[in-house]
Amino acid sequence: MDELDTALLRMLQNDARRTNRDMAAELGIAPSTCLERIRGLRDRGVISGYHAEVDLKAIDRSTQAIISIKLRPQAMAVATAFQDYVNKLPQTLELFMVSGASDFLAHVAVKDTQALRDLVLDLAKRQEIGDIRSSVVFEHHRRTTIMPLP
Amino acid sequence: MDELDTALLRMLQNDARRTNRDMAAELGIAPSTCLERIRGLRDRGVISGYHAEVDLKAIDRSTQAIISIKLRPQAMAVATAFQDYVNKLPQTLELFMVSGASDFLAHVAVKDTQALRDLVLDLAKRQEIGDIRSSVVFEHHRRTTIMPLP
DNA sequence: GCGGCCGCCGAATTTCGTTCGGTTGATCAG
DNA sequence: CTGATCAACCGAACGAAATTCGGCGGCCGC
Repeated sequence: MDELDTALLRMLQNDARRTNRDMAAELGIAPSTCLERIRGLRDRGVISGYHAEVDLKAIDRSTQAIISIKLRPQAMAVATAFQDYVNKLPQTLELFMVSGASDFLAHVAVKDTQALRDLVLDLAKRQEIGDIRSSVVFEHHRRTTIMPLP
Repeated sequence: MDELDTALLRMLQNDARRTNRDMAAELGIAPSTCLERIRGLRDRGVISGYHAEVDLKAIDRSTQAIISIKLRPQAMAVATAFQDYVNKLPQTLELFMVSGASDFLAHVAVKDTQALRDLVLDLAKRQEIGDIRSSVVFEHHRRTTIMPLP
């Protein structure tokens, strides 16, 4: 995990489709060496995949929310099943199982607030839910360049 | 935005480094056509970028948390500056500005709970903060395949 | 029915990914 | 100090892919 690795990590997080030759040239190394390094990163599991990022606004899903869910204490045993359910909802972007006042935080994206209302009302039907409250997301920033901490 | 586009969207979100020829073959179209379609998706802003995904555990950042922050009412005017500050912290993965009980939710990843404690204590020093509480993330699932809702 | 247009195709060209043998430089045992 | 060992890097060669572009066909408007 030297500086060459971290540089490649930064480049590939910035643009996963950048050519191997291009990156090698910027780093001043041979393309074959560059390829070996990237292979190493994948083999060691540092890079777990390459993904295209879609703009939610461009696919008519401009409204985001965080839905905080607390299960009924008696339903905590089926938390995994509930987790699967929420995770499979097409509206869900990501799902956190957390400690604290809530058990789950669901980050969702829908068309508009109307659709958000429908989703929350739909979720609230579930028997295992003890409390549910939603927060509209005004702004969302996701970091694409994640690095090892010093 | 026909079924060809959605299929390409799905493929590229699943593996952004898949070859054009490969995808064209699977869809039964010419590589040149496939390339045009992908160009269209980029030009229309549907695909906003390609990113490598790094495994947090592999870079010694196994501990995740959601830090809920409420600003003092008098400090809401400087919310943007505060947002910038949190967003630039190397520990931050994503930042939500939300409605509801909290003003911000910061999704962070650090080495261990010790480092989390340090981060929270450090954040709490900020004058604009009225309330701060953190939740440890037991599980986190992010969907890589985001599609238009029906 | 007819002209124009958009999208798709396929071959040709350029660029790229990938392999592999050889070389260098560091490390370590003797 | 010296020699051997190993890992990493290089560069050329080969196969494969990206990209371009001219042309074809279907579709819509008129």
